Amino acid sequence: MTPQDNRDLFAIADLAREFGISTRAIRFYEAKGLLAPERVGATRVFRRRDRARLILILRGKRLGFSLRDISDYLSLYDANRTQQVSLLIGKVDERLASLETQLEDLQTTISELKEIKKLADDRLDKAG
Amino acid sequence: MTPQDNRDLFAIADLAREFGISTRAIRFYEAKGLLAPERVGATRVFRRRDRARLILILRGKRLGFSLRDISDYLSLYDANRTQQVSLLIGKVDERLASLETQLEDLQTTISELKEIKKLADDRLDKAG
DNA sequence: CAGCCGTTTGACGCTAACGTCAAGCCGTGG
DNA sequence: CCACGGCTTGACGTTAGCGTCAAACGGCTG
Repeated sequence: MTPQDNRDLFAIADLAREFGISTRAIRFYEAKGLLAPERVGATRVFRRRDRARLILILRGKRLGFSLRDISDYLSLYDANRTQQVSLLIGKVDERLASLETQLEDLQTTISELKEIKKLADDRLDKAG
Repeated sequence: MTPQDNRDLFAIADLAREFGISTRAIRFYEAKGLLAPERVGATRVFRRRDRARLILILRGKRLGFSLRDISDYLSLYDANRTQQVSLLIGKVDERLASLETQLEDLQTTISELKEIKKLADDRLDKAG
């Protein structure tokens, strides 16, 4: 069992294993300011909050965003506790717009692929 | 007026301008086999078909795919006229699965952002 | 005490997707 | 004729996002 038996503390390798990424990647995200685990001596110790951020990071990556974009995105969560609320709203609107474009692109692509598949399936049937 | 007055032939700069990309990028896509314009002498001449492929390429990029992925994707369209139909079906299924995952990611993200925005808006109201 | 793991910080390497010259060819207008 | 804009290939530069050592430290375990 790792650091503690309760699930509040994680070693870097725990998270790497859990999410199928490298420890190098995690350190890289920290270097880019996307994560800020605590330290015990020099060793990184991750809490649930860090783990939650990592999940957001990975989802952002699956969506094709750069780490820089993801960094901004994460700051939206943090910023909600700060003063710059109206600035935040602008950022969120921008991002929503681009995501909705992406959503349309995606839906178009998916239906095109389904169409292609249908054509292909038909040809298979004819061939027997 | 460029090459011809009817809209079947395009110069590289025409397409670059139309889609807001560089001519360098277009040449790069050709080098990677994503485009195969005709030549008149050494000069590239693009037809509607090439332009259609370029549109697909750019949509693929907006969706965060690599040129390599996009190349495979384009081959799905071409392959539909070939023999390897069942192999094609497998490819399409794979891609559909990953796109649908991406769609879910996207919907989750969008609703989270809307939630953040609502919180932020509320705070603005209170502040007056 | 000696290994051995897991961890750390550099530092260099690598691929993708172009940007950015450079040097040269071609056709047209003044 | 010659400048000029647009086209070509070639080569090198650049950024992002890690991979891959290397060298060193700290803590458990036999």
